[in-house]
Amino acid sequence: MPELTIGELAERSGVPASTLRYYERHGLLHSRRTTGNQRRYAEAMLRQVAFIRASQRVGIPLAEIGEVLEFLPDGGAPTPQFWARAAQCWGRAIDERIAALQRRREVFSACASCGCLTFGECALVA
Amino acid sequence: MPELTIGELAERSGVPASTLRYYERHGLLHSRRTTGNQRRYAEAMLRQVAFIRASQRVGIPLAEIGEVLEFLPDGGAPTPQFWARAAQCWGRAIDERIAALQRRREVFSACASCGCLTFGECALVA
DNA sequence: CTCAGACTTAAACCAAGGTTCAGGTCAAGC
DNA sequence: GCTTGACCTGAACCTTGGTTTAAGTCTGAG
Repeated sequence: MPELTIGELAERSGVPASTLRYYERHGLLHSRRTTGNQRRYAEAMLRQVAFIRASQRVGIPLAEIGEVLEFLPDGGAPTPQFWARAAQCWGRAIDERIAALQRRREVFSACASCGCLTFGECALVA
Repeated sequence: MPELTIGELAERSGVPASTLRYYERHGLLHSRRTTGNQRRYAEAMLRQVAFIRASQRVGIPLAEIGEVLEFLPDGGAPTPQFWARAAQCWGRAIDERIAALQRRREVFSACASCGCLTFGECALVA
């Protein structure tokens, strides 16, 4: 199994190398180092980067993604079971955001027709 | 009609004075200056601050609020007509965000059951 | 007139999620 | 062995929506 340099991982994942280094600084990725201090990745890391990007896509902050990644067996790719459990979490997170937005929409509709904009009375400005 | 100092406007609106200055720097508010260079506001400004906060509440970025405020007659409070038109805009903006989130939810549901997470194929990571 | 408290400014700092840069090192092809 | 491109680090910079701080000025009550 050939290892990937950071440039190769960047190209194959579409994620800039600067971003991969950023993720590593923040504990979302880990890498083996060569004797010359350069990063080397197993191909499985590609899946882990995919997991991070997919999670970001649905609006999960990096810190939270990092917490979930702590449950990954060291150096292993995300397993189907791992993905299934994470997907359940992320799904609930999206649903909550949709619900919050819809509640806000209702408040706004009521206030839009009232138009008072009075501090201390209007739900939109208080 | 008595004028308000920035501290009074801050207290009556619940918006910190530092934030009011910040809004002014970014063109969302204007003030008269005393001979000693202190800010003075007409009471009508309270309504304008309310408009800004209400707009922020529904997720409109300050830059966009500022653009809309350009249509206000100089120094005047937001009229009911002004609010009605702005409210229509903001309502559409919320609806779009809800719709975008729901589309994302659908993509996610499909991908969550697939779980491939493959770059270039999966809609969640590509 | 004096003095406390409110006001002024510019500049630095915060969160998140990065990008860019300078200066230096590594790896690989010839 | 040399050269070139890829890589390394830390630091600075970016956006948005502010807050905090320092140093100095104004206003109004007594």
